[in-house]
Amino acid sequence: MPKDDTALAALLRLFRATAFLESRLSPGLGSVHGLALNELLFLLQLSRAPLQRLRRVDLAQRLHTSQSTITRMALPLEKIGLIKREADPRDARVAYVTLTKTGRTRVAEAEASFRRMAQDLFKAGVYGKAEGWSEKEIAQLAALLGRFTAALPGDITE
Amino acid sequence: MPKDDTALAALLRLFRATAFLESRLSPGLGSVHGLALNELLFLLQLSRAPLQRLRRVDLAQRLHTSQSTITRMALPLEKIGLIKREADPRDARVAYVTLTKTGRTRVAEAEASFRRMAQDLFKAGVYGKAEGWSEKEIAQLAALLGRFTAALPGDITE
DNA sequence: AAAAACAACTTGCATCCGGAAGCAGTTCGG
DNA sequence: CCGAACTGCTTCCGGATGCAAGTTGTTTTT
Repeated sequence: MPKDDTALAALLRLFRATAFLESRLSPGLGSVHGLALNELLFLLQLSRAPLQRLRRVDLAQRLHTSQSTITRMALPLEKIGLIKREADPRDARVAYVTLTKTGRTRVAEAEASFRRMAQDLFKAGVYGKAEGWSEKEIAQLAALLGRFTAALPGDITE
Repeated sequence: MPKDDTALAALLRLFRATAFLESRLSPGLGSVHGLALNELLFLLQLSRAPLQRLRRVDLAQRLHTSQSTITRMALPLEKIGLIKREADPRDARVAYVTLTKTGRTRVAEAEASFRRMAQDLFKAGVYGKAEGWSEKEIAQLAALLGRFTAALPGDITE
């Protein structure tokens, strides 16, 4: 690969790493708390929002997904009581998605599980070989990745 | 966010950056050469493979997807003549996916477009502000991301 | 060498997703 | 004010995907 293809290589590796990590983390995550990765990200956004609630359109923007996806994802989450629908007294169009008390508990548990999975991933490496990451390297990765979406709302790592 | 949550933050930002970049790059890519991002990654794997061909099961592993997805993705690509099906004389079960001459041309063009998009992305930044990346930073990001899948076959950036 | 285990691929089914269209409500321009 | 443009949300439709089951072919076991 030519010398000036660093940018292409970075993007290809980003997509590759994501595909790999999703296929690796999803099964374990879902089997523990019954939440898909997308659902956890959905709930995490709410847990970081003021009043633990967000308009559907804002949630869609933060997750880089469509509004119709938010509508559909919210249905089962509301059915099992993790979120609830709230109206805005000033604007009858908006339907807030609000984390319930049950939802707060559940998302805290799932987040703790996910945090352990993340730590294990960087610590032991993928195949148990000597692939451990230093704390500094992990922080570097997080910082570099953060630059892509630094100007957008919804960075829940702050 | 607690101090020892670097690993969690890195993963969350990885998924966030990917979602953002996919929604940003996909439209432009598809409109130029009629290939979705997934299809480009599909063809790129073939272009890097010896004899420009791969077993379907190996292709699935390299793309971190299922075999059935490979089967279905191959159909339209074969129909428009970018790939063809080849048999293995030693094992009648395998059906190689082979890049055609037309396919080689097309993937080279699409790769060039994608390379430019990647370079522009890092250069000008997402919003035209002073977000430019240095060559060193891009290389750092690529190196860090490469560690996740370093032990797996299919790193086409080498 | 026959049977069992295994491997590569395809197909059916259920799920998930984005875009367009439709609906209800709000804001803007005359 | 009142209609037009806009906004937030939902529904419909087509496409993409993973998993499990089925088919065909190969390897292993006894």
